Amino acid sequence: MTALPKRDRQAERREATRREIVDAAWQIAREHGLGAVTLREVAARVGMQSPSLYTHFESKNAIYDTMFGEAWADYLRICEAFEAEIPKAPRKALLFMQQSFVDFAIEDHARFQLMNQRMMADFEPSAESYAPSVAVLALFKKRLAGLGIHAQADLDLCIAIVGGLIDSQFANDAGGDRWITQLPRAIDMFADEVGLPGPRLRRKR
Amino acid sequence: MTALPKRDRQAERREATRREIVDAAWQIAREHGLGAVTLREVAARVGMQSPSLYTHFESKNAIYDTMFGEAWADYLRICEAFEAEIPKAPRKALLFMQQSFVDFAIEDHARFQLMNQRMMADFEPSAESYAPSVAVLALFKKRLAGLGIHAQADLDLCIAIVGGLIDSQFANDAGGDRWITQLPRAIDMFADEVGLPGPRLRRKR
DNA sequence: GTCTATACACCGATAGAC
DNA sequence: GTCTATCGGTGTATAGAC
Repeated sequence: MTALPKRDRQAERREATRREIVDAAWQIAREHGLGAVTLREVAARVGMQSPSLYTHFESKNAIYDTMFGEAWADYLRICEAFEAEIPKAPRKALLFMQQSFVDFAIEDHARFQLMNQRMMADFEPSAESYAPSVAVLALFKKRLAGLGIHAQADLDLCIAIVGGLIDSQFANDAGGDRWITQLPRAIDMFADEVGLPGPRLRRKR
Repeated sequence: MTALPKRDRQAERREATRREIVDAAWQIAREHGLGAVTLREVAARVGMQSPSLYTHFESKNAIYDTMFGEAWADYLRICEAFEAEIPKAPRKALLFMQQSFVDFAIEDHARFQLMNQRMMADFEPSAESYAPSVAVLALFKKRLAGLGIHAQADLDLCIAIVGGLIDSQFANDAGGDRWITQLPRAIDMFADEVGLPGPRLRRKR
């Protein structure tokens, strides 16, 4: 006879309400931008008055904090899932990994803004919400090491390049692909710089 | 007998007041960040009540707009000024130009945020204030063409790389130099990619 | 024309009744 | 746990004094 796990109906209900609130915030952010997320609008969508939200979150930034953690946790899950699909060829492997981040970023502008801070001047993620983003970085570092790239400077450069492409894409050609289509070329360029072996992904001009 | 230029004392006074207001806004932005610029704080620094600012600017965004235009105009002036100082060697020339932008960006975070938008979700520069940034881009494009770089994609990539370095620097190591010290290397990497002749600026590991 | 005074609508956040 | 009422903050608008 196994003991049934004790269900705490009240805690479940509480958690469900938190989910509703965060989902409403995501919805607003996706529809009207991160800045359009107001406590009054979130409350209206879940059928509350805005002060009632403080029963579930201690502040507006606490909602952002949860969203920040979720976004990175979602991407971490993606990274862990495609382990088996990573191509064997080093350059193809690197492109595969970075393309997955670009795709994730382009899919939801508000989410990317939140993940990379920039906006919301006073928001700082908590240690707990920061953890999955650290895990993503650690996993990326490990996989790059597997390709023979060990230097921190190389990692920094690689991340800066991809971030620059995504930022430029959103800033100058939102909805288009003028910058992100250059990702394979950028990967080649970086791979040449750090001495990653294998044929180029694209011909050189 | 030459005709004296007609002085419009009232217009001069008006322009001086606008200067005071914009300078106060720059000061606040530099001291406490772009988000700390409020009409009440600006007004207090120039000895006014906040609604009085509407005599000189039609909105808060109009103040941002002026600042945006000034920032790019300042950098344009710098670009035009160093024409003679640009090294002859192609890679050194490219580094010199991009280093000047990095230095300008790092010098004032709030100014860089304004120049590259990012923050202030609802702010869109006017055509007039946008002009100097277009001029900077045109000048850069012309000078890159002088180095034999003509493709728009090459220009896009170059700008994205430098922007990525600056963004990463501010986001992950504000006040440090972990990313921006990689600029010469990034320039080499880009130069190799686009086939820019000449010896590398840095040895390849 | 320039500035003050007052007010409005919105924001995040708090206090306290139920 | 949710409500109402309210606070201090914001950008913005307008009436009216000088």
